[in-house]
Amino acid sequence: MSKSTPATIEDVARLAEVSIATVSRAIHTPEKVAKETRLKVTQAIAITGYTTNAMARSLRLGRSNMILVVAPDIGDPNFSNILVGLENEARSHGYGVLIGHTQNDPQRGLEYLKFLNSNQAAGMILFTGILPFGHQTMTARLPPSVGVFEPVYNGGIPYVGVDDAAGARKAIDLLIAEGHRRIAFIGESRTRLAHARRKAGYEDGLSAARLELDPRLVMPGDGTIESGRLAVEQLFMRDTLPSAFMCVNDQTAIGVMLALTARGYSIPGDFSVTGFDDVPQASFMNPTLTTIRQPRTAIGKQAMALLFKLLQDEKPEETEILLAPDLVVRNSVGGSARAAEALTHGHRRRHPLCARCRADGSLL
Amino acid sequence: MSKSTPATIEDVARLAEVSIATVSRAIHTPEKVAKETRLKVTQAIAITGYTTNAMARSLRLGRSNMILVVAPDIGDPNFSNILVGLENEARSHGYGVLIGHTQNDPQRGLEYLKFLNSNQAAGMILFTGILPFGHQTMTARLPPSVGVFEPVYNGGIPYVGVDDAAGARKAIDLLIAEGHRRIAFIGESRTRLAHARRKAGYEDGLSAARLELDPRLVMPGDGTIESGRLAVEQLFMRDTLPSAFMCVNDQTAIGVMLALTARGYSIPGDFSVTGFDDVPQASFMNPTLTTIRQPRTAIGKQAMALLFKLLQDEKPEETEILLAPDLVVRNSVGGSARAAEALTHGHRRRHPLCARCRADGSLL
DNA sequence: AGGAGTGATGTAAAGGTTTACATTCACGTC
DNA sequence: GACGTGAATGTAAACCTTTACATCACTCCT
Repeated sequence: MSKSTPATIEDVARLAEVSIATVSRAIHTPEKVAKETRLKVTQAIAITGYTTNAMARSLRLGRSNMILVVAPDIGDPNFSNILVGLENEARSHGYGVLIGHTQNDPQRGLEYLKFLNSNQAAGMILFTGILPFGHQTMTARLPPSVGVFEPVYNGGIPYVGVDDAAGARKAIDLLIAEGHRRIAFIGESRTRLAHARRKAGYEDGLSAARLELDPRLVMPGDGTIESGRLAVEQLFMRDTLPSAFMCVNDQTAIGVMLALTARGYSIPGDFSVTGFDDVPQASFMNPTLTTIRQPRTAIGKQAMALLFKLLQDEKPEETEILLAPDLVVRNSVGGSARAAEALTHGHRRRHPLCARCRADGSLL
Repeated sequence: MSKSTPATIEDVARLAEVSIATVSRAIHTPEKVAKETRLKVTQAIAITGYTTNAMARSLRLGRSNMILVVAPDIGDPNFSNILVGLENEARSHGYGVLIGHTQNDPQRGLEYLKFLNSNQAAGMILFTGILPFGHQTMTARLPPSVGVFEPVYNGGIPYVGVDDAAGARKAIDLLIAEGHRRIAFIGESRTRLAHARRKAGYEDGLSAARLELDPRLVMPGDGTIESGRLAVEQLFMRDTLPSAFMCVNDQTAIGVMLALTARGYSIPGDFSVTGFDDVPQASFMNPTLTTIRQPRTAIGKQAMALLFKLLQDEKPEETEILLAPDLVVRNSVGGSARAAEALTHGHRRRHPLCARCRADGSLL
């Protein structure tokens, strides 16, 4: 008969010949119950196979043991490893992880908001640069939340991620060390904080090397493959080209490389390219991509840990935790002292769209 | 004052001047409530911003609105898109998706079992070939479950996935059409059902073309990159090589290609390779990988739909739903009529480990 | 010896919902 | 005009915990 319906605390109490209050105490505050009684209860639990009914517990406590993780796109290659870190840490606290993807649709964001309002989640992890709900006044109702991977634009929400500026700095330092002087930054954005920070690293690197920033080499982009492609096309339209492309992320770098190879250029022979993130594909591309590694699992773990601090009402001392990025050197960056010198117009081969090339046909 | 604490059904009832029972009915069985009353309730809900407390509801109903998705590895490239399909379908039924990854550790599997026993999940999706819990007798207690991507070995659990045999058949038919006669199968496994089915497709294809299966060309493997690498090394040890490698999945194919290129062979010039799954990397490799595409999002969607059928106590008419696979032709397969004919020993270049090559040094 | 203090346990309320059962009312039928 | 029928609504129990408060039995102090 105990098979059909799960054992309740009452079954345990009856078997251990104590009251249900004692059973509850034996579980949650064992020090308040006599050793002997504790033993009886433990045995009764083992016999009945009792597990606390999480629903009843959450109802009573007014707080669930779930954390909602919201991402615009679950398929994002950066997402899964962060999720691993999040899940591990949550589970070690006895919490479960609920996932939601908004596909950047505010309507869907609102549906998840309902999850929160109905007490189904005690806290929230945001894997997105902006709050996924339209501008509801409900902001006041938001449970403790932590942003990961990209700072949350609307502010006020603590954030755990990589040190974007430091990472970008490592990339540009490498390019400069390899002899590059004309380095483009692909993927400027006013609304994406991570982009802005990476660009800051780019600027720092240039000025540390006493190189002047050529604003014509700074291209906007939203971090998609397409944006990388587009940036290259536009640079080719104009009459100067860089010898290296520092991309705001790996997706952008993929787009840049596709555009360059489509035009018949070789990497790193003709141009060097760097990315940011170290997505799984980075080591399978041709050439393999030199990039900045995100400590993804660590980000997830720390973000969840911070969230638990918030849940315990501890005001966090820091509102932002920045992890150290690593430079991963692969094959998309070449020593280009020669390339840089051989260049006249900023590119190496003659190409039809460049006005100067057409003017003097001399360039190979 | 309604700000501090979420509105309850009682607040709504008071405002609408009805009993809480009527409010509940107005929400869940509106046809049982007079039109006029229904209107009053609807307005009261809008004013108070009431949302049903999911905890209380689940407690009362004895069933939650969560589905647990268990995977050995969240980071699996196949996982994320399936998850998208699962999540979309679940949410459209008002259910949330809870995720767990076991890392193939039965201990962790058991922790999730507790989730189930405590009524936190109404059903389960298994993204794994074997039940993630040790051999507990608890099997009887398992909630409605559906396997995805790989049939569940322990049996009895309905399954939604791609038609492995048909997919494999498409791959081998392509290879045969391209002129290959000696085709290896890399990744045989006794415990993994998906592997067995793909091998069955391989066998069918061979016999349909009246080709004899050479058992020396069937290599075991667990579907990892390393297993692909190892298989190639072992084939090189022996004195016959295939002209094409049909791999049980993309990971294996990656391993095979790495091993072949490390030995200086070109693909598809010297050897052809096919994969299975069409993981995201497949289109970024060099050469890009010809493979079989998994309809991942569709698998997720249909699996979740099937699970909801089970939850509604409908005995499912079919215990297995197989989706049609697509062949994705890329660059890792070459017309190898010439290669096949030029071969003496089954490989094209002379290589030091082959006894025959060493014996007659003639082969280029 | 009486009482304060302490430690262990029990009693009962509360948390928000759903729903079986009871009640009320209006209507139509004989 | 009494009564059965059916629709609309209300009452109250049940789901399973947690915990404030009450109770009880000690020990120790004065």
